[in-house]
Amino acid sequence: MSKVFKALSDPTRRKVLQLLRRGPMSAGDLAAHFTVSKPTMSVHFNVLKDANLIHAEKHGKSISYSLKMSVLEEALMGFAQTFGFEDQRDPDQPTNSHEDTPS
Amino acid sequence: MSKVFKALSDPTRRKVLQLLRRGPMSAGDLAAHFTVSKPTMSVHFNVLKDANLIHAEKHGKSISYSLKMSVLEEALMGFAQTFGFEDQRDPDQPTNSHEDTPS
DNA sequence: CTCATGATTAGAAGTTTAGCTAACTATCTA
DNA sequence: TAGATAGTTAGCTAAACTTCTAATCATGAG
Repeated sequence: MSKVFKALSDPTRRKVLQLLRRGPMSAGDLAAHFTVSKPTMSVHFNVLKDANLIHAEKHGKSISYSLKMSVLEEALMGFAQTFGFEDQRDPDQPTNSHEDTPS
Repeated sequence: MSKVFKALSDPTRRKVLQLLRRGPMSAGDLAAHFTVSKPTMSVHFNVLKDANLIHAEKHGKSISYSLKMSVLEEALMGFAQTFGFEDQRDPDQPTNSHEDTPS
């Protein structure tokens, strides 16, 4: 639990998760979206992996990272539900809030 | 956003929020639930205050802290919804999660 | 085998965090 | 006014976090 929230406390790591919503991506392709060095990205990937939020699979000489939706959902929603939060969305009004504004 | 998740990444602070679900509590009463020193708790309160998750109100010589539900809900659910998580509960089995927890 | 590519490891610098004790401020009460 | 109570501030330490460069490992191509 602490690991998940700590992982989510960094804007870079949150953006990585957002990018992985569309499907698996290689470390290099992910890193291309950021200005930090590749070793730094590697560390971020490990933090996410350590929190069990992403899965790594080696394909040839690159690594494919994929989002573990269920883990993220369980951690986030599980905690949220202890506070009684419910999903408030109108089913007729699909969301398009696809951008996380890091601060 | 980062501040909220950072605040939530510490077990002590998460427990403080859980304790505040039932209603406002003084710094001392909150601190009584933990083994760490009062100055340390004071720091934790400040982190939560800085993340806008709690509100402080001075009453006489003690301080009453209260949970800012809406801020927590917006941060948590707002982020969750960018991943398309929905409320998984069975509509025929309503929860009592919005009721006041009797103490 | 050798080279280029994708990614990690190692080591270092600077920052942040969590915790402590001691000392301080503010408020109530006798 | 003096003492007790509630919290905070100051100063410190140890550990963890973030980021970098340089070096290394692993793989596929020629």
